[in-house]
Amino acid sequence: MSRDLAPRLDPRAIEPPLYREWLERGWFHVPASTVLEDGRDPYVIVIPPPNVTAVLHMGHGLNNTIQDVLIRWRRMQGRAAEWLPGTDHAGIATQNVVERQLAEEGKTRDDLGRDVFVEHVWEFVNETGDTILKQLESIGASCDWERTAFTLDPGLSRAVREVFVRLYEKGLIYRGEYIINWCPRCLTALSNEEAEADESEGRLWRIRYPLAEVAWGAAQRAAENGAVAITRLPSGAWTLSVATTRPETMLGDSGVAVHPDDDRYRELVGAEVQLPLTGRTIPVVADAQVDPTFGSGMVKVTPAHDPNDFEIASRAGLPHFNVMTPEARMSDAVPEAFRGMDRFEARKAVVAALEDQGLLAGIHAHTHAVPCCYRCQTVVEPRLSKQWFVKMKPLAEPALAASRDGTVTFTPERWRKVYEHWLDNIRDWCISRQLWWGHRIPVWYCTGCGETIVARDNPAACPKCGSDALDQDPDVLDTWFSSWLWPFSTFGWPDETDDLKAFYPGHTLVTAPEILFFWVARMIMSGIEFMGEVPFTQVYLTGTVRDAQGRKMSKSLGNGIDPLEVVKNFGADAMRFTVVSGGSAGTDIQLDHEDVEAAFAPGRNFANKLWNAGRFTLMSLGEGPIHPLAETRDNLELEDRWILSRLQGASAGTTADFESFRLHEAADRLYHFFWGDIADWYLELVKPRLKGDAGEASREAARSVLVTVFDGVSRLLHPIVPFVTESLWRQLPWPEGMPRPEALIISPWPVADPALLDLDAEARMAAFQELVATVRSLRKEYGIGEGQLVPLAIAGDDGLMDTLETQRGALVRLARVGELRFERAAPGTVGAHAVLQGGSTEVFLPLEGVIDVGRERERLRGEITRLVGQLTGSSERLTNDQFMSRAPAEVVAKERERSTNLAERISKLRDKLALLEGGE
RNA sequence: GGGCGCGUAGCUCAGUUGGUUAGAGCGCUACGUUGACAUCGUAGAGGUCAGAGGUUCGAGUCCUCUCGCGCCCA
Repeated sequence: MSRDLAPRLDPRAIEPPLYREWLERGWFHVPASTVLEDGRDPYVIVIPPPNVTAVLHMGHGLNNTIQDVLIRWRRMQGRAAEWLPGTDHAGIATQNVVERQLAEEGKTRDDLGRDVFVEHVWEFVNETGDTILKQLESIGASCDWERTAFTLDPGLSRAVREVFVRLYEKGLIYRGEYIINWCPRCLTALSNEEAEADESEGRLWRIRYPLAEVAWGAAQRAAENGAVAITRLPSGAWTLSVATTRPETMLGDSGVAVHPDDDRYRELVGAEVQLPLTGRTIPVVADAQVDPTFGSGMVKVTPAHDPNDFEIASRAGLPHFNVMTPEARMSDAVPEAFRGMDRFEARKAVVAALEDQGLLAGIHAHTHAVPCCYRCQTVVEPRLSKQWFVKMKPLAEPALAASRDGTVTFTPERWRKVYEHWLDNIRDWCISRQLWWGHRIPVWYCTGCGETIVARDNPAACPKCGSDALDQDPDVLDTWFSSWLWPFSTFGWPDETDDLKAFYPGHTLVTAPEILFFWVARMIMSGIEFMGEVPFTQVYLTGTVRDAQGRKMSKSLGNGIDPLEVVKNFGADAMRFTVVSGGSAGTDIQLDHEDVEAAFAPGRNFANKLWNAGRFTLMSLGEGPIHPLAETRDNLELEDRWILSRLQGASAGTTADFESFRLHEAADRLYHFFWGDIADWYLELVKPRLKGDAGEASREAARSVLVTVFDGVSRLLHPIVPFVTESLWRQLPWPEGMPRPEALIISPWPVADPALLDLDAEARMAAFQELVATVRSLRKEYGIGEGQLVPLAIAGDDGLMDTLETQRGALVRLARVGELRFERAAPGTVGAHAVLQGGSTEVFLPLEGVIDVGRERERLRGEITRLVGQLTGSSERLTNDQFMSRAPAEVVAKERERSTNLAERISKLRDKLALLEGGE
């Protein structure tokens, strides 16, 4: 069987069948009874639901790999590891996609009407909605697919209604007319979070507004007092000036505001101003919100098109002029010349008209943040509009407390501050959307008596007047208003289901920082509000996947990497290992989209190395029965005890890494344990024994240990590279009489066994490894090819000499040593010298004729100089009273030992140098 | 404007609570195909830890400032 293994890993051959088997065996699924009846400790992750229209990108690749590593690890630990998958309905995005399809047929959603259009969207979703979930399977995601959820599922929709009604009844949901962010392309309101600020180079126009003649006297006095914003036109009229980045909105101005304490303008408060182009007269008002130090200290007030101005106008009683249509064209509220113009067109026209009238005071370049629709990037228009809102302060307070008291932790920790800052400055949440795709707002208006009905079930008649003429609010809810319930709505809430009892609260949430406010913070709020406790206690924020130039991968830049291509070419394991080892928690990962092969080489090479070492292991173990480790304990060699001890360290270390979300360190640790300890050393050391060269007992011991170690490292690596490990592990022969887990995916997570820790073996092995490395290094130094055996003379440390009694053969093979003598270099012999780190062991390659004596002397002098430098530093420390009295005793002791070592090595090297100089 | 980060080898990144000689992968150089693996092996070169000051017996790590870069919120 094992002899049939290909010399190269072929992921395409092994991955899909294994995934299918794991799935069919039900190993991803966790029934509630596992927790409620069997008493297993749950571990729950809910997936950040991707958009139902989405296709997998590297961000998903990273994020879901991390979730899968955690879930697989916890599953192996015996936890009831539930990873709940699903998608959200993505109101705007999905509606946009279907509208684009309709547009290709020359139709609009209005042509179809609401019901038909929504049916269309459902058809689209039913056809393509599981695309991304299927794609997750190919990267190995071990989600509990039996619980796959969708935010528009009946159960989740019921949860949305329940929440809406409860919050309304509690007074936390209200309807009102306020300035909201409006996307003139999507024709819907957006929340503050959905309006993304884009830095852009704009302009700042200064515009003059002529003052009414009665105020000229006051204006003149103000100008004389240094009010630079007050100037006089050639016509003699006095003007004030205001600055704006959006001149077209001046058509909707209903006032000019100054700070009440601004002495420059005090006298002008109450004065009338002629609003240019409109024939309207507007007042100067005082409002503390105005920053007197910014610009001229005078601002135009456009209440229907700016949130700050809206507030000023409310306080000052100024009227609102809504000068734009929903499409952001100038409305009938503006002079005829501008009506119907697009807002940017109108901007030019207004500026030109003002310039004609000599009212343009100046134009400056101005970089500022322009809010754009997060779905279509259209510039958002602040718009006065009647919408539904959630009052957030009461929900935010306990969510803030949960972070402050440590109930919820963030990895990396710095995100805690970001989270808290947002909650500290929370603003109400606009939840109504002027869309057709989503949860319809459960509010009805009675056309008979005007009553507003908010209900869980569709009402048949008005409870107040009995009329059945009821109109449901046409709007739908923000998609996030359903996804913020995800950790409990997916388990059946508002019913008290077994699932809910078993899997709420969850444990870890893994997601991108971009949706910390959108989703994470709101889930914490809703969890506390509706379930009485936080939905998870650990929030892990991933880094961003970037290209080789550090740019975020995006469709528009075309710099993305398709994870499916990576899986196809290099395997899911390669992709997973690459992203997990690519950076520590939360750091961005750079992957070159122009050289995908190089980008994923680390994972690909590692997976292949695993495959090959596994292949060798399986071939070398052969067919005979394997003895349990306990039965071979008496025949263990140094390398056996060493690798078993290293395995304990790797187990303890990896567990600690995972517990603290240091997945990168776990990957790094296991990479070195596998490639360094197992492949480079252990396998090399046991090769002859496996062939039977050292007798049957030694062979059996080696086989037992090899099976034990390969089993152990397979388990440790399984969460990160599940396919190659499971595939090899399946073929691993098993010690007789020992129970074998059904599959690696459900085998118990290794726990370090202190009885197998062997520090003596580790120390001996380290010394032996240093010896081999030293001989190899000297050989290379003098260009002695591997085809040539070198004689070696060695003397010194008893422990190492002892080790060499048993490792002599290994030394000969690994360092290509021919004749081995236990003696010091004889005076007059020419060769290469070294002293090992312990200080007492001298290594000598007697190579008369091969060694250039001059070069060897130089090399030794260099080595001595280097060590003397270190010794000097060490001595300085040891003669420093402050160090000796203040440093901890063990640090001082260590320093002493080091100093002694250095001195010994230097002394020995000087002796060697003397030998060479004597031989001249 | 407010806040949060980052700057360590040519590149991408590690470096828990300050403790000796700062690590890895990739890349580079040299040699190598002896039966697991050239997606490999062996050896090697390469860093004044952005800069300045401070705290400390001791600083890549803690504090302050400067410079450069990024992100979030207004």
